[in-house]
Amino acid sequence: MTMLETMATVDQKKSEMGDAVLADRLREVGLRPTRQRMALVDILLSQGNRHMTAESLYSEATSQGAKVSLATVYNALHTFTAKGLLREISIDSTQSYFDTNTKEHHHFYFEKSGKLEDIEPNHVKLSRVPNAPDGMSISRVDVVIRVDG
Amino acid sequence: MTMLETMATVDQKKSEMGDAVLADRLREVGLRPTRQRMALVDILLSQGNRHMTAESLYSEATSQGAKVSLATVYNALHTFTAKGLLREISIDSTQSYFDTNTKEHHHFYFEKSGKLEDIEPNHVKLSRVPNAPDGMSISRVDVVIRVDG
DNA sequence: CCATAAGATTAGAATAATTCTAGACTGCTT
DNA sequence: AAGCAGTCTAGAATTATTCTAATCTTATGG
Repeated sequence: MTMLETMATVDQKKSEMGDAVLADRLREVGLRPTRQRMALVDILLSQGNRHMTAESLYSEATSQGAKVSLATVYNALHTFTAKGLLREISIDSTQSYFDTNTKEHHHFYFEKSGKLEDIEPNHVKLSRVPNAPDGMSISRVDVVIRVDG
Repeated sequence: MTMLETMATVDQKKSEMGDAVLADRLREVGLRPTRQRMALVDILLSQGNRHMTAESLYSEATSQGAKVSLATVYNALHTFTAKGLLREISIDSTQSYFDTNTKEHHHFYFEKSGKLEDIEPNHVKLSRVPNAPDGMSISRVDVVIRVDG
């Protein structure tokens, strides 16, 4: 084993939140804290609010040494979303984005770069919202402000 | 040729707007009024506001006798959008929707059926909108109200 | 502790929407 | 009528995502 290989193996970033906290977060929503979920949830929840795609999460995870398959990343993103740990955003019909901020808020979408940015909740106000038709109810209101260069 | 085949061949709906009007609409934006564009633009613009996908436009066109390929439908949807005849809406990461209403307005999205419905412009009011960052400008503000059953 | 079952992971195949390619065709100008 | 730029098209290619079925792991109960 070369020096570089040794370092790469050892260089797995330790969670800033503490593994116990992350494991509990998973157990709270009824999910087993497996090795790969821990790695993913650490990336997703140990830093500020983020907007990730399956690809971006997968490459970040593998590049810091986690051994996880792309299929698992998709599985995890969907189960985390179902359990309320993430929120899915449809902005670009070519890719799904997942937002680690599950509180009510809105977005800037930079058309050129494809990046998303949170808008402070108090910077957007909807003073008038229609009622949902007949027996239906509003599950969510999304405001996307598209900006170009 | 059977009676049914004859009827199907003859049964090509004539434009409610008049072909000349549609052809001019295309010429105005710098597009040649070809046979297939005429058929598509007729479906898109001769009725009220609609929300179409490539598939739905393709099947409507072919079912009323127009001879168009799916590739052409995609081409047309994109060029029409670029020329301002349509507006693309990203709501569902699995499919793109194209809206024949290019005026400022917003949408209900029915999660169960995948259908879109316009919201009267005066039924939504944004009383507060943030400024675009630095040298950027806002190109569009989209409000999507998701409703379930 | 260890067997075990329910829950997870995975490689690779499969699917679905969309885009690309390159050759054939057609509307418009001269 | 001829020619060219602009269009159309079948089919291959691409991309994101989902599925499959076999292999592992985690939490549990004895």
